[in-house]
Parts: sequence; structure tokens; C-alpha cells
Amino acid sequence: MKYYTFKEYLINNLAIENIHVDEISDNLKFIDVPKGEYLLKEGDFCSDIFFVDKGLLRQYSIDEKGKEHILTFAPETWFVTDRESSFFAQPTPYYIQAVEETTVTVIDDHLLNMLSEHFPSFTKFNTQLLHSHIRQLQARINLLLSASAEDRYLNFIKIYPDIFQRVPQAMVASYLGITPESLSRVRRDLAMK
Amino acid sequence: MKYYTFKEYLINNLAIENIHVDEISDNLKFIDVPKGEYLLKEGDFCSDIFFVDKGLLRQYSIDEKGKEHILTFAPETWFVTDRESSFFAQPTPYYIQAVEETTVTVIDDHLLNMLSEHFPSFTKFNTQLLHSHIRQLQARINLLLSASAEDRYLNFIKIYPDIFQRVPQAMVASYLGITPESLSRVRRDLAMK
DNA sequence: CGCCGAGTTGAACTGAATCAAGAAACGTGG
DNA sequence: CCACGTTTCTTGATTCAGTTCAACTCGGCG
Repeated sequence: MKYYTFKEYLINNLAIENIHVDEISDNLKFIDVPKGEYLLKEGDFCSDIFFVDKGLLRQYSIDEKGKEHILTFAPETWFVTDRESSFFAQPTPYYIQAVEETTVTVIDDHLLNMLSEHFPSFTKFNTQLLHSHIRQLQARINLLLSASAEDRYLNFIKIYPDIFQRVPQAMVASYLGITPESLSRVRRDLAMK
Repeated sequence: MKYYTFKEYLINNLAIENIHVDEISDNLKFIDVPKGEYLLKEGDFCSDIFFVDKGLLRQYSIDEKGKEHILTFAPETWFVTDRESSFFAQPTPYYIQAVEETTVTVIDDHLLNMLSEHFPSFTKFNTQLLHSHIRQLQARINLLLSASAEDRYLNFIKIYPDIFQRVPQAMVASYLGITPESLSRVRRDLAMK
């Protein structure tokens, strides 16, 4: 499978000339995150945005009973961050962990400013990304408010069929807000129909 | 109680001189929404942002079974919108309705551009608003994934004590993702403790 | 006075959680 | 390439939080 690098992503989405992107290429920082390792832990502050070049991350929290709750899966060409933590000077309540061995491009404040200054379209693009994120979060809240475990599962495999193949089933359950046992039963019951 | 107008809101948040804000004041459009009336209905497209000057709005969806699910309460100084619908050229799945008689300032694309051009700080402010929205949505998802009806209720009255006083209890239940009956019982049980 | 909408209460029901035990799949080293 | 231990998934029995449906109370208002 071929994935976009961050550079290619910029070219495709911002209508920026290859040659101009090269100017920033030298400034790109990458991080390699081995499977199971963390990019961010509860209590950290994060002002960077991470672009996933290869691999798969998950963002999750741990409640008082020690249960994990997955907020986001981030496969290739996705962004993850908890910029909110540094925006509001409050430590993040989330972990960001590599589900598979993962490589990310680090977009720090310096690079962010640089992109905004060099490419007028970038700010607009960034705003659009935020709107898209909001829409997705709202849709998920709506689903959590209205749909059964089964419906949420069906919705998940429809929207993220690839992710379902790449993560343990228990993580999907955690994303859906149900137990691994329940997800197993939901799947069995669907298979029998 | 004294509320900000949109103008005052700008002055307070953007460090803009009063005199400059006057320049845009003439361009402001207001809408009066009587109690129970709609600002937006399922299937509409919305590129405007609404700033609530006075009153209280709710944004909600209706599922296949006819049940309402409240996504947002927007009291004074809050923004509501489903700009996402016009951003992505998909009709909104949500209704925006006045819970009380409400007055909003309409921030349309024209005004938005004007604000961005005149006030460099506006774009940054706008981005920050979006981030704040994201943080709030994530926190809510996290709560829906991890907390019981009782915990969600306690969290709600802690964060929005004023809203709880202003809307029918059934709407709070709908926001929390439980039935009115369940909320009534949760409250009774808490009162007995 | 009587109606009406909002909230409460009760009893039966149900979807999903919990706890505990097995089965299958997986990868690592011999 | 097999054998073993670990992790992942499934299944069953039981419990529980929250739903459903129906009846009732209360306060406001014509």
C-alpha cells in the first residue's frame, strides 16, 4: 500500500508547487514510535500536531476504574494532537500510543507559523481540518446518544473497515463504548442473521 | 443579568479598539427567534455563525424512532452553527431551535471575511474557538464512553448550573442520553443521600 | 373549577456488564 | 517446524443499570 508523506499531502491539498514545499522539507522532523510506545501521556502538554506517515496511533483516556476509552484511531494521513492542552494550559487527560510501529511528521509551532506565512491557503486548509474534526466528533456524540451497540458497530465497520482489520477487537469495543464480550456477541448475532 | 453584545464580545476578546468595532457595527444583522421557533432545520445548509445575544438555543437531531438528541445548548455569548454543512456541501442533520425567546447576531461569510481582513487577531481567535469546541466535544465523548447516568448528570449541573434552571428537565435528559424518567430517578436517589 | 404539560413513581422488561471458564490464534525460541 | 506460553476471542450464567409503559401528582392558567 502506498501512503502520502506529509509533503505529498501538502502538495495535494494546498495546490502548492513542489519546489516550494522543498523549502520546508528540510525543516521536517520525524518521530518513530515502536509498537506499544507513547507519543503523549496523561499530564503532558502538547503543542505539536502529528501527521501519521505510516502506522496507526490511538488516543485514549483511562478512567478511575482503570478502564481505557478510545477517543481516536489515527492511521496514515491522519493528524493527531492534543494542542488543546497547551492552548488552554491544562495537561492532557489523554494518551497517544502506537498500535503498530508508527512514523509521524512533527508539526510544531515553528513549522505551523512558517506554513501560514509561506502559504496563504494553509490557514484556510487548517480551519477546514478543524471543522471536519468537529463534524466528526458531533456525529459520534449523536451516535452515542441514539444508537445501540449493534448500530454503533455497524457504523464503525462501514466508516473504518480498514481499522477494524488492524486493531484488536477489544480496542474497537473500547472505541464503541462497550465491553469486548458484548462486541463478540454482537458480531455472533449479526453473523447468524 | 448583564450580557455581552457581540460587539462587546469582540472588544473584550480581540483587544480591538471600540472605534474600529463601530465600523463593522453597521453591518451586523440580527435575528429574533420566538420561543419554539427554528433557526435551522434538518436538510438546510448553513454557512452563518450565530452569536447568542440573549436567550437560549438548542441544537438537536431526531432519530428514526422520533427521539430527540440534544447536541448543544447555547445560552448568551455562545456561538452555534452548522457551518460544516456548507463546508462539506451536505445538508445538516440538526435542528437549531429557540428554547426561550432568543436574539442572535448573524455572522455570515461576508462579515467573517471582513473581520479577518480588518483584525489580524480575529483569525487566531477563531482558531482558538474551534479548538475550544473540539476540546469540549472530546470531553463529552469521553464522558459518554466512561460515566454512568448519575455521573453524567452531576457533571452537567457542575458545568452548566444555569442551563439546568432554564430548560425542561426532559431536555437535560436528552442531552445526557437518558430518558426523562431515569433522570427523575437519578435526582431522587441523589436527594436521599 | 377543570384542563394541560411537566415531573414522579411503580412494575415488568431488556440490553449490556460482569465474572468465570474455555477455545483459538499468534509469535517466539528451541 | 513444532511446542509452549501468552494474548485474543468466545461462550455461558448471572446481575444490574436504564428503558418502557402506564398511572398518578402537582402547579399553572384559562
